[in-house]
Amino acid sequence: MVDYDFMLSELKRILKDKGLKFTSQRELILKTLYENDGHFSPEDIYMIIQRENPDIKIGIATIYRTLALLEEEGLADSLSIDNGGKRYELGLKKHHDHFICTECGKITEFYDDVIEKRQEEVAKEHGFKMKSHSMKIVGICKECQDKNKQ
Amino acid sequence: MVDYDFMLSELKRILKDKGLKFTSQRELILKTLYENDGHFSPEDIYMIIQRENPDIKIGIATIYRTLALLEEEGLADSLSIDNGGKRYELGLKKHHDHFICTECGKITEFYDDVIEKRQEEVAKEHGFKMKSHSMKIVGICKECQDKNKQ
DNA sequence: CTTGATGCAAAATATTTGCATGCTC
DNA sequence: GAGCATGCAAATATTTTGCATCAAG
Repeated sequence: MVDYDFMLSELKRILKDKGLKFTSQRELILKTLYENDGHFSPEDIYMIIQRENPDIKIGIATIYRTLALLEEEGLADSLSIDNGGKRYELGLKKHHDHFICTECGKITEFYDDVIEKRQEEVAKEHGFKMKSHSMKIVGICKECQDKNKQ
Repeated sequence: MVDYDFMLSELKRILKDKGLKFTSQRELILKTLYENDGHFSPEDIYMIIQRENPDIKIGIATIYRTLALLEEEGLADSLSIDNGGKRYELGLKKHHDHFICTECGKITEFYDDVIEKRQEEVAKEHGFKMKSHSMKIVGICKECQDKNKQ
């Protein structure tokens, strides 16, 4: 797993390159994504930050603006969920796809080489210049299936 | 391609089964999806209906409610786009995935057997009970690439 | 000290809901 | 006639934007 110091220096480098400023809010949002494993809405992140840093003042608009910036620079990835809203996770991780459980809402990750390779081939076959791809498998996770059986 | 009469009778059957009513609005929305090939927002559908049926009065809420019903029953499928909003298309078509062009916004469909099979295997391997899956390949379509070269 | 960043509130979007009335069955 | 469906408007939910002020470089 990529370490935090690397991500932080990446953030600093990118900001410098673009003539933007390194702020405590931007650092905090990156750190929050780093320290919390999961797929969060901007609102989630807002609440985590408020809970863990009662002394710091941050606005929801900053969360939205920063997440968009992080995503654009690859430091965060987003996933659109059916019931409105995007979920964000740390970027620079190995590419992966998601299982989404319709019962508990849990999102888990998986990676499959066959699918990855085939996606590239399919894009090429159609003359489509792929920039990114995402796959979601929606259904019921193992835990919920077991729970249902009881 | 599935024919309209079949879809209409399916709609009638489903409504009857659930004790719901067959209304002109529900028929019109299904017909609109059938006759217009594409991936439409609820607002798009609302406008198409108003344009093509200036005499008929329909509310946007009915569009949302009906699309949700059609989707739940498999007569429509939806796709969440990055910039907010869902897009709907006719259901009961052969399953397929989507290319989304970031330049012109066009959504095109493709089907690949290797990917389909592998998705099922991957879900099984993870003990995940798959109900549906979707894949999006985001990038630049052939037409836009050609346009850029000129 | 210049310029971008932030917080706040208002605006813009997108979607859902309550309710009186209308239409199916 | 009973009960679901509809249109409308108001309510939510989500995201974006304008702007005065703050702070990084």
